[in-house]
Amino acid sequence: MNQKRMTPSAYALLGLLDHAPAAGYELGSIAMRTIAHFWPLTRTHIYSELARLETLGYVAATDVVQQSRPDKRVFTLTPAGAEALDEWLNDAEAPPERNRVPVLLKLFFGRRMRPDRLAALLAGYRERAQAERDVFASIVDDLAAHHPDEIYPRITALYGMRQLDAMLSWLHETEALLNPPRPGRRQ
Amino acid sequence: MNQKRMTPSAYALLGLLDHAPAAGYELGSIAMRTIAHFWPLTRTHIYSELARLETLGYVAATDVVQQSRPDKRVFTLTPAGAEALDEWLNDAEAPPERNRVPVLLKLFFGRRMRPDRLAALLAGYRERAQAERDVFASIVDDLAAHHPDEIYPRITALYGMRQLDAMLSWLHETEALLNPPRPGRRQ
DNA sequence: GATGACATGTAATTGGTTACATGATTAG
DNA sequence: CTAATCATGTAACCAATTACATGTCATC
Repeated sequence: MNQKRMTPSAYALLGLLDHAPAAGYELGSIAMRTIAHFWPLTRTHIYSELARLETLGYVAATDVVQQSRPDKRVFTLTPAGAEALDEWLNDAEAPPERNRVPVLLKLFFGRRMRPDRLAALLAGYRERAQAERDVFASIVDDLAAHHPDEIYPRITALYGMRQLDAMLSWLHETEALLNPPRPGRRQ
Repeated sequence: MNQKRMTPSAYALLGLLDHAPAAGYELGSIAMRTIAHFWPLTRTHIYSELARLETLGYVAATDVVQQSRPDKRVFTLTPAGAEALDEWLNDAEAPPERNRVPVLLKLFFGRRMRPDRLAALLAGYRERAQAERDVFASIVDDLAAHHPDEIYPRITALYGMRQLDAMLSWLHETEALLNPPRPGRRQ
């Protein structure tokens, strides 16, 4: 593994540590409830990434002894780490995104699917999307109500909500298109 | 590499070959202009995947000698391959999607960004999204006009268009939120 | 004494991209 | 003669996930 190469995941950790020092385990929980919906990080990934960031001098660890819980290593963003974070943030490069949407892959070959299975696929997907949409909506509401100053987290949650709204209306459009209104007397 | 394991990419190739036999190179071009926007495949990936599908007996190759072009190996979907494809298509499982949206990662830490750089990031992103949206729109129109029977490809293109529409309105919303209207006399 | 939250990590594997290597043929 | 398209592949690398391993402490 290249020691120098900085991935978006590495910057994500620097960004989270900029908010407050934290141990690997804590970062896992934080990442889960803040950035996971647009940048998932697993715990093991976080641990190995932190080790790399430490050798780069971007974070520094201090052992914290706890009496009521297992001891932990708390990481702090170093000045060098803060500089690297700023450089990345202020660089307006936008690497080409490659989105993978598994459900579209199946749908693309829908001609070959059994109609009932196709309908089930879309219905199941719609239900999930609706549930997720509601979660985003409640997060947005909660942030607006209780953390009105935290505008950026709210914006990213709003993104999720808007995307799912679009997804849902597309799903309705698609289902209507595939299940045409029952033919009347003229066909 | 596990010989048995079938990835969505492998099924994608089976699906494309179901439409018509093709060589690896051709599949690359076809994939590029059909499924790339929701399931990108590189040429090298296609070649190695085809080799695996061949050992599985899901595709069969025949050498085709060409006089005006380099010879090629044309792959055909076998009955076993068609069966595997059907099984996958008619299985309504929906694996959890993990979306990675790099621009949101930066935006999440927007508090730390220079306002002008943040504005530039969003403006650049908006321009790209608009251009992509227009491409999808023209594809949808073209398919509706010239291939009205190819409903599934049109639906997937429509998905791209709707998602980008949502993205664009979210971007406008976000830009308005971050660049509040110039204060009047009361502030 | 079982379960679950807290805590850290290693090793193997996966699914895929990038870089490299080679060569035929056609169009400008 | 040069560039572009057609054609096939190997090797190296990469980011990340999954499976595995170990252990503390608090609560039920």
